[in-house]
Amino acid sequence: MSRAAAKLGELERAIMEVLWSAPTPLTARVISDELRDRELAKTTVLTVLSRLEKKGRVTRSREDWAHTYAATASREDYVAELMHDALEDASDRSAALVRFVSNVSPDEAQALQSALVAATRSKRSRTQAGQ
Amino acid sequence: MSRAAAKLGELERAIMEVLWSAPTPLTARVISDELRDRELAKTTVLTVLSRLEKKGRVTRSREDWAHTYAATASREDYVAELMHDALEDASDRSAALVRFVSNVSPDEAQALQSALVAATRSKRSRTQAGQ
DNA sequence: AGAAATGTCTACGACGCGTAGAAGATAATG
DNA sequence: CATTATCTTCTACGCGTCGTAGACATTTCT
Repeated sequence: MSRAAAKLGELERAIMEVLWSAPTPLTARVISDELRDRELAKTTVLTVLSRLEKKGRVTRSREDWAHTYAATASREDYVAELMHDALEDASDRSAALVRFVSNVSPDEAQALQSALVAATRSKRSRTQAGQ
Repeated sequence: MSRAAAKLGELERAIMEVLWSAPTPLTARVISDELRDRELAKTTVLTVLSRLEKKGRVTRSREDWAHTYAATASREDYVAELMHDALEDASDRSAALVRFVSNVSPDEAQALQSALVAATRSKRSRTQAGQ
């Protein structure tokens, strides 16, 4: 069973944001530059990156000499994961979903609706493939 | 805007569970009894209850001499709140919702569907009331 | 009054996270 | 090759949160 998604701290989040908005893996150097307004020591970034790796949020790979880091999941996947984690805490999931839905904006409701239709369709085709 | 829901710790959660499953406000005494397997000191429960009150998760009211505690929101409301908090972190909410929906179980998808319909209907009637 | 129950205050230890220095490993450069 | 600039790993401190509870005050019951 998927354990609770390790929550991220402020800096951890900031770093993930950088990774999420990058099309390709980044080096600590670049990430550090991207956060230059925080005036962080390079090692600070490295430390946080290791923690993120330990949490399974980023993957490291050695390119030339320096490592490059990349998010293991998109920001949206991360958010969806958090939402699921939250939902799992409900005794009555349906009720929780009702509460949740009753507070989404119209656009979001629309998005949900489409997503539902799409998901249902793909799930059905996956399940009844060939029939 | 609703600030990030103060996350609850393990014991805090356990206590909230007790409160959530009680139809009426409880005294620390009763809560403590309910958690007797943990062998907690009475003061421990009291301390956590104060913290929960500070976080706005429970309300206290003096009945006789002892206080009675009650959850300020249902478990489902709490879960829905967490879900919204998570969703707010998404840059692309619709995309996040799509990811979320693509992982819910069929029953949940069903619940979501009904919830959506209901929410849409009530919102419409609220918006166009009298027209 | 004395005991039992309840509440407030204070605190300690563990853990997570922001933060970074010390020191080792490797590449670049004169 | 020796020096220097990078990059990495290890270790650690300070603070905030949480589980936990004792000390002490207050109130009630008998």
